[in-house]
Amino acid sequence: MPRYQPSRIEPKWQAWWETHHTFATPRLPSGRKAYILDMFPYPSGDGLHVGHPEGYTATDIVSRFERMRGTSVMHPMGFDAFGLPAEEHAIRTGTPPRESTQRNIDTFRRQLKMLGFSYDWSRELSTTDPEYVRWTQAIFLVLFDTWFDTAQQKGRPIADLPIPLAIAQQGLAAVATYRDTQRLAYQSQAPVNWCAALGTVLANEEVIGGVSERGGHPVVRIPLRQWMLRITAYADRLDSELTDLDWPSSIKKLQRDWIGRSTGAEVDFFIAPQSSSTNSPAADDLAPFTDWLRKRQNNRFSTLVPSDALRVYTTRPDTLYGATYLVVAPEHPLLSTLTTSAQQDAVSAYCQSASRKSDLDRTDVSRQKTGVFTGSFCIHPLTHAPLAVWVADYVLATYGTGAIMAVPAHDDRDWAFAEAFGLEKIAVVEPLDQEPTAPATTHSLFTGYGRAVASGIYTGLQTQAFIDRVAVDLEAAGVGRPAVNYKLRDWLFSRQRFWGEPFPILHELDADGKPTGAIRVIEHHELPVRLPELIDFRPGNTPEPPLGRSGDDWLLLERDGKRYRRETNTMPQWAGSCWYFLRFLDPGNADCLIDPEVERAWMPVDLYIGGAEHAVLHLLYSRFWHKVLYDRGYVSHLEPFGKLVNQGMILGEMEFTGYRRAAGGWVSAEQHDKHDTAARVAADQVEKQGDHFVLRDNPRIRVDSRAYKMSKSRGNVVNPDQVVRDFGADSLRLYEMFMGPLEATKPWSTAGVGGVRGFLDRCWRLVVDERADEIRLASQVVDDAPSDDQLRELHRTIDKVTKDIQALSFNTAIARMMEFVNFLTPLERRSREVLQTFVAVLSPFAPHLAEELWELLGRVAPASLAPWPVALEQWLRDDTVEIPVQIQGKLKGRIVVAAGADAETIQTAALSDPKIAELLAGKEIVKIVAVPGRLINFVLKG
RNA sequence: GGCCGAGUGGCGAAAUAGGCAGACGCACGGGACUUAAAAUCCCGGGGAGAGGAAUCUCCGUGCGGGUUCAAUUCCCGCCUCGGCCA
Repeated sequence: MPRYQPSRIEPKWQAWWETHHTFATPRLPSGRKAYILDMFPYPSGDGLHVGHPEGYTATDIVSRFERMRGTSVMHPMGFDAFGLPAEEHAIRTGTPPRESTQRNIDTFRRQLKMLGFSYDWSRELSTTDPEYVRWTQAIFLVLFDTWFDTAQQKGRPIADLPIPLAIAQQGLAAVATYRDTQRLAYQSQAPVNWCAALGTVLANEEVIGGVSERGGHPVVRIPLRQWMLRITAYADRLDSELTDLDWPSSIKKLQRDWIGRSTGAEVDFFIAPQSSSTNSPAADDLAPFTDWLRKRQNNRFSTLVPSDALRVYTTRPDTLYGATYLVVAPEHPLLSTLTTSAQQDAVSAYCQSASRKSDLDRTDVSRQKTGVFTGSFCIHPLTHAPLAVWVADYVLATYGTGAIMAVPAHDDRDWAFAEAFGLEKIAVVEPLDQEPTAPATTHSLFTGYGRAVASGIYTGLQTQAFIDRVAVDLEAAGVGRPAVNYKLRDWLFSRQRFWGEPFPILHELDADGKPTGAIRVIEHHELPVRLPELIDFRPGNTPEPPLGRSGDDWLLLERDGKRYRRETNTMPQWAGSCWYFLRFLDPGNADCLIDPEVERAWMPVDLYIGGAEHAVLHLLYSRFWHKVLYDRGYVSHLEPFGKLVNQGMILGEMEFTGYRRAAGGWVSAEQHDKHDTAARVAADQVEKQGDHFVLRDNPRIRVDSRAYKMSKSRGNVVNPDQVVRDFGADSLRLYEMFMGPLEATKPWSTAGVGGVRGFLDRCWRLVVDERADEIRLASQVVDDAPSDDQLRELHRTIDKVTKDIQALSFNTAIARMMEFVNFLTPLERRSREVLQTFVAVLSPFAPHLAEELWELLGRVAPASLAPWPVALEQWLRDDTVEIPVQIQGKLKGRIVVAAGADAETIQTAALSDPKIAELLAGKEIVKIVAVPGRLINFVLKG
């Protein structure tokens, strides 16, 4: 009768922990602290997925382990609950998002509690809580109140912004406008990705291949007033300050690539006065150019963008002599100046069509290049040759200076463009492994570093030396300078949706109710700005946000005798997740976003586990906000997350797929085409043949075997509720940890859950007499002094599990515990003391079972807070050690020697082993390799 | 196309400052217990071959080379799969 029954034990101990506040965390840590954090979930309507508990169990094990070792552990959980799905659900069903979100959160909370995670639930928060939104809005106001001081590389209060005299003289309104252009949160009219089907604009990263990431709807580019965050100001720090973080190198690399720091030079090309013909300017037109050169020589290179020259950015200033034409982006400010009247129509038609394409389409290397000649020429600052200026959409206005010098011989896109329009290519770099050749003879694309040819005084220099030298020379001549650029763009921070944080911003209205362009903030004490009650959630046909349709009660207000309209955009989902880890530390604070004393004591996060899908955006945005908060004195660390680990994806069960011809009959997997139908084949219908699986009944027919991502459409989603019902929460936790390494992608196996359940059953039977009618200890559990064998097994288990938890190698820790149980099971006399200690070791993994056994073994609950056992060195040592003996690298026997035996002792022992001696008799030994504690190898002649 | 990761028994995996390949689990086979079954407990196991047997020989960590007394581990070149980005 008293079998192991998780359904009885688990709710019991969950209730116990809750009523005893077992996992409540004090305001401040005492002694060593560990902030162990999960990436909080978006509470979707589908409930918890088996992927969630993977990372959550890992952090729970570490949290429980650290708590048992006396560490002050911060382990909170909450919900990232703003976002599109709730709003779309609202649109479909008419349920207000707040209601469906609350329901989803309740489901998630129930499921998380069902798995026995040791969160301090008193710290739970949702990004949608008005009290949380208050501080998200407050941080927005900090961003709004901050400008970036480039010299200090630091965000500073807007009040400290130096105002240029010319602006100060124009009065207060001009100063206000100037400040608005310098804030980290600013408005912009930039073209945005408008998705009519979703009724919103999307960030660049939400647009994949010209359609929306969600739903695959078409996206067009239109200009719209938007809130932007000046993340580019922090690009350099976001890049360089990654270095010391304990993150996977692959994630660091992803972030670095996303930031896309490049070095090179800015170079100015003098714009030649337009001549009446479209031919290149005659030699006598060079006079204005030489004047310009002289002026530049005296006045140096200006950071202000010139209007008499085209400023280009290049990462390869060493290819200057290979530039054969220039290209400006269709949105370039000088384009209209550059366009001659003869080219006017062609250029404007071209710009029209370019505006309909996304950045992605425009820059794709494989697309056909398009462009139009502007009619103008610029003069090359070194060769003094005239270069035609083209407009082409493969150059982006937002990258670099929006203009490039084209070097077709050494750049993929320039090459493709020159090919398309029959433009000249001049080779000025040759590979280092090539013999020096006559100038300009190669006519194949070479984009690598090498040695300069046909480059005036620089000829013969290697690429890096050339880049360094020419930058200095250009700067001395006043026509260029070294420059740094980033691929990272400013963060488009507004959405035309309902279910997000409102901006704490007011737009001033004039007497006619039209915006004057002036803005003011909602003061701190008036926060949060709450969302209005809205009945109609549908997105509009125009980019006007839904909030614009709420009543005047919400929309319009008066301050200091002026009329204002509220900002109707809302913040993107990323906003709430940028700082939630701070609020967990001080969730109830009504006076500030976090008490500085609490922040100093708990930050940074010591272990952060979540999916790799957040490798770039969430982690980059959080780091950005954190650096601003740091600069403004709200937090004490440069970086929020110390150690980061990405858990792998859990796939569905392994599937065998066979293919059937429409006409009937099987077709082998490697020959099937799209007309054949795929059919799942049962595992007992296939067998392995070489590298493939084939049908058992027809071995000529191969079948595919692999596991697929879980998805509703595939029908392979595993539901945690069901697993808990069938096997128990401890089994689910243990299985997810036993599947394989945390970071690996792993297929689910229900049979595997049964396997670890069997292990827990065996743990139970080690302690409990399963054949008795009521729960009582098994007769083998005795109070004898533990035997040496038991102690040796126990301490080796403690040692291995301790080390494995610290290395997040949970699968091998569990394997070691299984070995321990396998060792103890056949014993007729099991020491109660040994069992108690083992239960403590088991408890971070299977906490409910551990609590139950702990109590049955006579200890006082909770096992969850029992001291973590210490492995005693004396039980880890071996007196003797078995050494493999190899001859010619092949295993031929084993000898047993004292643990510390040196090479000579091992050699003597090996030679005196009868079998080895016989094998070596009459052979000439060339070399003996003896590694103490590892092996000995005899190398023979021949 | 670029970047990152991974290929080890029927399956999930373990072992890498180079040192006994396959711990642990699933599935499978055999045995004990049982009237029987389930459950449980015990035993077995990479493949091929030889032998009555203990045992022995050869092959074996995606493929091909290389370094080394010794390579799953290091180096070079491929192939396949997955993820992310384009």
